[in-house]
Amino acid sequence: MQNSFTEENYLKIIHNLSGPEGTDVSTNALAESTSTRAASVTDMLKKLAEKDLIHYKKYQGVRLTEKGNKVALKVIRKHRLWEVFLVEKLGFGWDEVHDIAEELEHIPSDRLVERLDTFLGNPRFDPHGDPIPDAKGNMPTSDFLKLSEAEQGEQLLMTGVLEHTSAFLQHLDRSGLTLGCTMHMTEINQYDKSAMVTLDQGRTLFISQEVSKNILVQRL
Amino acid sequence: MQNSFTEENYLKIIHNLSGPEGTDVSTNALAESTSTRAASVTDMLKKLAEKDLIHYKKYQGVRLTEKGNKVALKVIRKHRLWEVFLVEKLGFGWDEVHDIAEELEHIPSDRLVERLDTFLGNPRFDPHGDPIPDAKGNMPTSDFLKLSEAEQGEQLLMTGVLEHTSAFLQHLDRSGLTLGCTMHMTEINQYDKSAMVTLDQGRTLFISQEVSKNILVQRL
DNA sequence: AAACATTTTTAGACTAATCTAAACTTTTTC
DNA sequence: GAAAAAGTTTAGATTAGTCTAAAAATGTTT
Repeated sequence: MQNSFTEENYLKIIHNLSGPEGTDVSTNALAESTSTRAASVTDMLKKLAEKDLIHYKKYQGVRLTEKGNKVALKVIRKHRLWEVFLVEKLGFGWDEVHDIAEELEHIPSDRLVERLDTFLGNPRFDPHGDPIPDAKGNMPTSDFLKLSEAEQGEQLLMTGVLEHTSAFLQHLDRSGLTLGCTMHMTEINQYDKSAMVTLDQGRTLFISQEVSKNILVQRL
Repeated sequence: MQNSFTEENYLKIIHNLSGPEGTDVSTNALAESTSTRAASVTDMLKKLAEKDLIHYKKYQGVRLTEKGNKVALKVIRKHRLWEVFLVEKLGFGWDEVHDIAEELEHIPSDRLVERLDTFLGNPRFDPHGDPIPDAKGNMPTSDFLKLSEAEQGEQLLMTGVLEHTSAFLQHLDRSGLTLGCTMHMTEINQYDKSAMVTLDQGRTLFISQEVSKNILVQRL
C-alpha cells in the first residue's frame, strides 16, 4: 500500500521529534511541526495507527513502529540526497534548499533515489552535516558534539548544524562559519556561556550560546 | 494564486490535446486522458474557467486562455527538462522517464527550473525530441515530418517520436531506432503504407504505418 | 423533423485532510 | 487531594477532487 504525501510528512516529523532514543511525541508537538491543529493530528494518528505505522494510545503520545520507521528513513534519505543535489550540482546555498527538498522528498521511485545516490557519489552527509541513511535505512554514525559543549583551548572542525532555517544559516555565512571550517575555542564566558573562537585566517568571533548550541563540531 | 497539482495536469493535457492550432478539446477526451469520468472533468472545467485559465462554454468544448497557456507551458518546460536530467545525468532509458517526470513537473520553484536548465546546458529538445519551451514560454520551432510522410529514396535523420509509451519506445530500441540515427527510405508499400528503411550499418527494417506515423524525421 | 445515439451537465454522495467548539483526560498547583 | 490549567479527543462541518445515476443538450440518422 502506498503512503500519501501527508502521511509521509507525519512519519518524518515523528522520527525527527522523537530523537535518537525514540521517545514519545505529543499531539501538540506534532500540531506545531505540521502547522495544523491538535484535532487534525489526532485524526491522522488514528489513521497511521490503523496502518501499523505508529504505536498510539489515546492521551499517551506516539512512537514509530518498525514499519513506520522504515518509511520515515526512506523519506529522510530522499530529502537529504536531494539537498546534496541542489547544493552540489545546481549551486544553491545551504540556506535555500530546505523547502525545495521538502517537495522532492515525496517523489516515489526507488530507482530514482538509487540512481541519484550513485550520481552524487554516495554522499554520507547532506549540506548541513546530517547523516544520510543508506538504502537499507542504516544511518552513518557520527560522534559530533555541540560547539556549546566544547572546552577552552580545543581545536575544532565544524561538521554540522542543528537548525535549518535560512535566517540561522545566513547568519553563519555572514560570520564565515561553513561546514568543514576549523576553529580554536579561545574562551568561554562563564556568565552567559558565550564563546570566543578564532577561525583559520585569524579572524575572531563571538558566538552566543543560542547559536553555539546549534553548531556541531568534532575535536581535532 | 497557486495552482494545484491537479489543475496543472488538466492545463497540460488541454495544451497537448488542442495541438499547435489550439483547437477545442472535448470533455470526453479530457476524461480519457485524465483517467477520470466526464462528470469530474466538467467540475474541474468550471473551476478552471472561474480562475480564467480556460475559455469554457457548456457543451462547447474548451480552450486555454493566455494565462492558462502560460501555466501549461511552464509545466511542460519542467516535464521536459526533468526528462533530460533523468536520461542525461541519471542514465535512465527514454522509455523509463515519463512517469517520474510526471511527478517532478509539479515541483514549484522557478529558481529550481532555471538552475536545472543551466545545469543541463539549456537543452532545446527532450529525450523524445519534443521541444522545450524557454522561460518565457517560447517553443523552439522545428519542421519535422512524420516518417509516414517521407518519400521513397529520401535520406532521413530521426528527430523525435509522437508516442511516449514504454511499449512503443522499447520496440524502437529493439529495432535499433534511436534519436539522431540516420536512415534511407528504400521502399514504401502502396497497399498498407508500410515502409522499408535501411539504417546506417546497412541493417534493413520493415516499419508498419502504425509505427511510422509516430516517428519524426528531418530530410537530409 | 422525429427518433435515436452520443456527449455533456447536474444532483447528490464519498474520501482525505483539515477546521472550530465542546468534552474529556492528565498534569500541575496550592 | 481538589481545583485549575494544560493537553487531547470527539463531534460535526468544510474543501478539493472524485464518483454514479439521471437529466439535458447536441448530433445523426433516416
